[in-house]
Amino acid sequence: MAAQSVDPLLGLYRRPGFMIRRAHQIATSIFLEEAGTLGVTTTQFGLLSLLQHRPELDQITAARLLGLDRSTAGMVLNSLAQAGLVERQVAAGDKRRRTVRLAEPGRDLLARLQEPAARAVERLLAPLDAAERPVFLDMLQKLTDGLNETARVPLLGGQV
Amino acid sequence: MAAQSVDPLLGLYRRPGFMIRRAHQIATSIFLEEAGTLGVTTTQFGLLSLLQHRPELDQITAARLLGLDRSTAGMVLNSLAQAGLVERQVAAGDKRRRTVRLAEPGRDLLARLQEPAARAVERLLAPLDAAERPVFLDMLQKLTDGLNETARVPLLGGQV
DNA sequence: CAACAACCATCAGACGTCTGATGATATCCG
DNA sequence: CGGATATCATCAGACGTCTGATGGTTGTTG
Repeated sequence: MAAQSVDPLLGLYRRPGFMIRRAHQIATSIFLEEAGTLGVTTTQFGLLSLLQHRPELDQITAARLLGLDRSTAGMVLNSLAQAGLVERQVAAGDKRRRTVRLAEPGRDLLARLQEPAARAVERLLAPLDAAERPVFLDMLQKLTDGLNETARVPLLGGQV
Repeated sequence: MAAQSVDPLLGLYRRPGFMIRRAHQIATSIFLEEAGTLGVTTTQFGLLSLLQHRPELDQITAARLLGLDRSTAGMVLNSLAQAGLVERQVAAGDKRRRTVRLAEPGRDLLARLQEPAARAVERLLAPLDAAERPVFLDMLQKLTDGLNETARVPLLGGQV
């Protein structure tokens, strides 16, 4: 009979949480590589992309649309503002809110990020063949959608 | 004709990197919830589990087996040591290395974590039906394995 | 043997992430 | 109108994550 070389570590490696963490780690580093000298992180890219589709958001709404914490969104937007990529101002009529919108440099940067972002997606999905990709993405979406309410920071969804 | 309500945000939400980040966020929070008062994070759990299967590791090897950065592993192991869950000592014969192994409290904690960890996995995969789960996990593994060398911190694998 | 290269642990610095607290503002309702 | 409640932004603190730098140790090699 074959040498029973079942490595007990495989049980750990096969844990979904472990693999998801690993996939996340790889995905962010691929994006960082592709973005290269542009020096943009995945979170910053997400925020910039969001503002492209939803100009004039307050920070809280932006956070909820991306599934980010209020503090996290505030911190990242702060650094984006310091870099001149977004502009913030107190909302007219509600002094609690700070309205955020893309500044011109942010719009330019976003345009230059389209190619790298597409390459990052391509590299990330490279191990899966063409038939598997939509299946994988569907399952991933099913999983995240199904657990949306479970998360402390549920996604707001398409509506605003 | 149907109202063409294609939300441009869906392009963002459909990005694999976005969904993976979301899945990771949900997975860690589910684990945290299930671990409850035991106060253990996924990374800590990973290190403790690793030490169960591989007693007597140095920090660098432990890091490589989990795909962690040397600094990260050192920091987490430091907090585990302060909590009395692991013991560290300078390796005999090589003063550069610090040997790590499970302390008795760590072993106990790990035992008490088995149930919560199993529940966390169950909750995480709940949105997928029984037939989909192995498919999803296989694809996830295929993706992470295929990109292992790409990652700045490649997994060492089962050997060692 | 002595210089150099490789390796380990740790620290400093940066970013993302979350919770909980605080202060300012709005809104609701008695 | 005015106090209780909601909400927003921000700060403090904690953890994980990475890179790059530093110091100590080992091993190799001229």
